[in-house]
Amino acid sequence: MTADSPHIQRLKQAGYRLTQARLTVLAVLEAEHGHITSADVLEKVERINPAIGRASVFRTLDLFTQLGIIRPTYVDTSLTPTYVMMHDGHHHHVICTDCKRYFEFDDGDMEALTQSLEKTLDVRISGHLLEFYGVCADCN
Amino acid sequence: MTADSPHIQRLKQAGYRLTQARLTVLAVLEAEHGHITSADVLEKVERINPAIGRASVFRTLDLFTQLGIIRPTYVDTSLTPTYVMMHDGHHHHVICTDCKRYFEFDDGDMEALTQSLEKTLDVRISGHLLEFYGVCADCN
DNA sequence: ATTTATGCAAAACTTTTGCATGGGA
DNA sequence: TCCCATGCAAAAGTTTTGCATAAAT
Repeated sequence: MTADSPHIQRLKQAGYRLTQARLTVLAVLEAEHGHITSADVLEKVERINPAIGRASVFRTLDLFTQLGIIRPTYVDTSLTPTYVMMHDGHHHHVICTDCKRYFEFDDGDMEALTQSLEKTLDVRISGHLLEFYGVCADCN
Repeated sequence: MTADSPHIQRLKQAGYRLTQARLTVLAVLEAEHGHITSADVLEKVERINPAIGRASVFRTLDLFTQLGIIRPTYVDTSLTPTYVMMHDGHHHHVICTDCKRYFEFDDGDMEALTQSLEKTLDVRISGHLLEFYGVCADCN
């Protein structure tokens, strides 16, 4: 975790305290490049600092989700969500429906679509998650 | 539920039996236009036919997900997923991050992006889920 | 007739809550 | 110092499993 992570600034600015639980969860998320299940977050946080309780981890994941830093998704089939990091409000990946591996990719022409939606639906859009489903080369 | 639902054809073709549990879950999903939590599916199925067990409902939701008929998402904040129907493999909606209402919308130019990805990543894409997050007019 | 799928009930997990206490600003 | 956030442990839910039985083909 870099001390000057933009997310840390974000927390500070929003008036949230920089607690061990929050900093540790953020560090774990960033170390995983933001593809990680809640169970894995729990395990890794526990390993880094056993003094941090489970409840705080869940509370932190909820907070980060509310702030738009991460987003829960159903990448694998278990009952635990996979959290992905939302850089600048968006995240793109292709998930192999067979092996569940994922492949991230850059923006397409989301900008035009976003603006069109804001006008049509009269909403203010802050971000999006675009998931493609398919079968990867290895599984084909 | 229409007897000749394309999904019913799909099940038959794939060799799955058309059981009460499956037909009832499908009917519930279609009645809700495919935005429904697992808890709601359980409740509505129970009301329609109390003889159908919870386990079968979950097994059916899993099966439908595997077949690409539906897709679990985190629309609301509870621990139950919201299932959306994947018509022709895709689904688009904007979710208000405040009130959690959703607004469906039609295809943008996903076709070009899809084809580009298939070439670049060497995957075979069967569908996608695109979720925009933002604040709706009422909540603004 | 053959299997596949089911219902039931219990087990396994995951997430949430209440409350006294500790730690950040 | 103040009060937000935490840890703990129990509670609340949700989903899964094993197995005998029913029902779809």
